[in-house]
Amino acid sequence: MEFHKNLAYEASAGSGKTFALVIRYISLLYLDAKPSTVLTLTFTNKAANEMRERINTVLRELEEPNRSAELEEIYKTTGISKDEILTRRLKIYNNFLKSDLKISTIDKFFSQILRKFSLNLALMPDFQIEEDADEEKFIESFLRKVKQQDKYKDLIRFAVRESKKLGSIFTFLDNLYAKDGELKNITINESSPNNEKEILAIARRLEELLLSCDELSNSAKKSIIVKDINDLLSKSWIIRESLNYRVFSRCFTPRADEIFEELKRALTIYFTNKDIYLKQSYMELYQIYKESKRAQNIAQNKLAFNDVTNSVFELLRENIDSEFLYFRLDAKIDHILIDEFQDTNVIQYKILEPILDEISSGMGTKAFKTLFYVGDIKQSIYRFRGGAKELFHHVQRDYDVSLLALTTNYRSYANIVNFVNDSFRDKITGYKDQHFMGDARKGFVKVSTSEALLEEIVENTFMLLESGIKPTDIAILTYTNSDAFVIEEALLERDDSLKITTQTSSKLINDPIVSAIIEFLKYLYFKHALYKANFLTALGKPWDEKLDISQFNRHQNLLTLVKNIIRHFKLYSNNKALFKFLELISNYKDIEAFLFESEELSVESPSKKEEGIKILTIHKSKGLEFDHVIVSDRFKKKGADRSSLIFEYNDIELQDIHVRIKNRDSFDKNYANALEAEKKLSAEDALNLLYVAFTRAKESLVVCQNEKDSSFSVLCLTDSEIGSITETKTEDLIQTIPELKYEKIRLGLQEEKLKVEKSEKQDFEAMHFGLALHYMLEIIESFEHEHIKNAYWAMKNRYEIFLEPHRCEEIKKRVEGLLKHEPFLKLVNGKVFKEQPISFKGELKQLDLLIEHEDKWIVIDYKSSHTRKSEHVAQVVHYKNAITKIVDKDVDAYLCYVRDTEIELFIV
DNA sequence: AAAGTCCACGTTTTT
DNA sequence: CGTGGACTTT
Repeated sequence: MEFHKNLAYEASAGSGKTFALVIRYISLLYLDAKPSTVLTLTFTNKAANEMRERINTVLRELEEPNRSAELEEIYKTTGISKDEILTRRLKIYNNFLKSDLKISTIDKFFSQILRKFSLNLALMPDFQIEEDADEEKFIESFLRKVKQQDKYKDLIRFAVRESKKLGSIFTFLDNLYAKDGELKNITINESSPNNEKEILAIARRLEELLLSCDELSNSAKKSIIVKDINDLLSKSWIIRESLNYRVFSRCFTPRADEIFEELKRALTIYFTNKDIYLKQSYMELYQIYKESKRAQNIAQNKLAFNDVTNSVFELLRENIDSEFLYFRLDAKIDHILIDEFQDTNVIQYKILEPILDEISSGMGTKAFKTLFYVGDIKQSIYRFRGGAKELFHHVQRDYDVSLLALTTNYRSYANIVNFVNDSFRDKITGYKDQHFMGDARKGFVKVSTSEALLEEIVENTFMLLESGIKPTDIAILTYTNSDAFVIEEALLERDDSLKITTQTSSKLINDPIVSAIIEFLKYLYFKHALYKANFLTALGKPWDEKLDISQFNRHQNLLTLVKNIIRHFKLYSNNKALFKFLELISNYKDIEAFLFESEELSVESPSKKEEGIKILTIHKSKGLEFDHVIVSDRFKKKGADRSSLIFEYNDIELQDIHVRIKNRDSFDKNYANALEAEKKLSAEDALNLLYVAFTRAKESLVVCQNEKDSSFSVLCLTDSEIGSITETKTEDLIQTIPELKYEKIRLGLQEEKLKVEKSEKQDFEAMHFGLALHYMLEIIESFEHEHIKNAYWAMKNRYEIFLEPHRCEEIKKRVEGLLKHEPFLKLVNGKVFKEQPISFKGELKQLDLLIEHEDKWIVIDYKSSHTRKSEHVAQVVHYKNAITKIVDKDVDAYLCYVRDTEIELFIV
């Protein structure tokens, strides 16, 4: 069999998509690709972890009989004999293990790129990724900027005239921002002269004509009298083809329709003008919106996913040569594997385009470069987020990709596969029937229609439970998160001993052992005694116990390091969170990479996830499978589509943007077409969502639909039961994990404690004193006397276990002294950043105080010691140099000794 | 009985 | 903003 350099799989649900990816990846390794040159992009973190895990397992177990299927496929793909494959296995496996793997989600991949170039965007490299960071502050700064640019009145006039609230203006701008990189193609036409008066004049003529007829009915009279343009647009006759219908029938003349036609032509111009006017107004605001967004990102050192993608795109388009950009990723990318390609959005694709070009330009030459992607356009459900299923075939055409279809469903039993085929065959265009494996009688499908949806779901859940199915094997899929909550409540009401897991469960970081390890890593890296204390107390040890870290090398491979930590402190437990954590950190090279990109710590802890009935939204269920699935209809009817913008695409290129205005489709053909296309695509997404829901089930599928307004109504399902519920499987795949011992941590004897030298104890007190002082200065809202009280309480609350009360008082006094120190107050009179982490030349620094003034920046480092020390000066000089490089402006650096008797502030 | 008008209602999904 | 039920008009 020939090896396809460019290959795509159309992989229907359950058809072994991950299997195909794993085979492709390993085959590449056998064809001498270096692991670090194989970029593998997935949609979720979970999928990325699973990929890595599967590749690892297959490589490890390739010799074993249960991996014969994989061996066979690798042989078929590469043409390398099985003997040779097995001979080379160990070498390839070892090489894989020690390589810097590039298997991640597409968003994480982009954030890694951005971190390498963050200084180009005036961002610190350790920016956080956080959605909706402080909305209020953003609106505030937006309005401030609007005012600065003297556009405040315009904004208000615009809002009043269009009766738009600030919120809806923002929604509009947000929608534009989501497509920021695609807006370049869009030009806004010149508008024609305002024709409102003309329209009203025509309406008057129509009114006169009809009123002159004596037989006109009362309601007809009422509706033909027009007050103003908005009144006119609210008339129900305005969207008719002709006025020759019942209401006006007694008085209708062809002349009436002539005037009506004239009115419609004028309205077409009116709507076009309005569209242009709105877009122009918004575009002006949009520039300000983007400026404030950037300013906020920089100030808070936080970016949303959108910001990351847009910034990388901008980097690529405007600032940086793509070759250079990808060059900085440490290794060249020769191979690319993309999972769930139908959910990739256009901007993401355009960022990847240079890599694809590079790969395909190497075709036909000796260079070994390949492209591979899998996906299923039937499962594209992320259009609302910009996902463009059109990409699937677009890339196939552009890069001459061979397309293969995976059509056997290895997941679901026969009855379910048949049911899915029957349900979607005529509904999804180009649907191909899936084949099933195994016994044709197996599998259970039930469709149940009811007036009382909630009770129906509860009934069916208990029906499954009573036939011996374990709660863990049941999943209930819903449309919305709130639906999930309603079902959970109802199930618990029936039986409050039920175990149920909804998606918002505990996070990995909440696990005590995991969080202790993280504190230890922080201590190792930042050397801050606070982290040491946190670590010790997390283990139940006295916070001031001695901790020898000399044997830990922070430059070591992270996984090895953590394993050493676990061994040394005897942190063994049979806790699943710890295993999950180990799996997670294997993604990171070293401490630095981990601490700087630890968004993943919010990954849900698995311990809770594996218990009880799972209730989750269909969107969340994507890529998962469950033995028994109940799909729930909507509890509330779907709201109208209120998105203010209609984006018109031609294949993957944004063609035009239309502003949604009620009834506009009756007067503007282009708009009507765009609206039509939009509705069609939404309907396809809704249908795909059902396909995703139905194909999650392995053994049984129960569909509970509303009698009225069912979301499933497109499928025309009728109540039925097919097959019978399969007995709970007896096979026990649960491997006996050797019980790991959890050894209680020795708390240390009194005598040992007393042995701690006195001087060391004093040092410790001094250190905490310094920390507490820094802390109080960090959290004080601003450098004004009135804020001292709150900062003092916060500091005391945190440090009183370490410090005597009089020492806390002393800190307060010192801070009071500082806030009376005029030279200091003068310096901080600017834009203040506190405790900014900054990475410079591979070192991490924490700046006490960074102030932006118009002409320069100022760095201030607080010290609490009595004497000046030369090492302090050296440190601050270092900060100064670092900041100068970053901000490219003059920087003054100061040392500020905050003592009880005096404040000493001097420039270095 | 059909057509027109008025009013209340709901307003995701997520890396 | 669009939908569907209730009420009104022809």
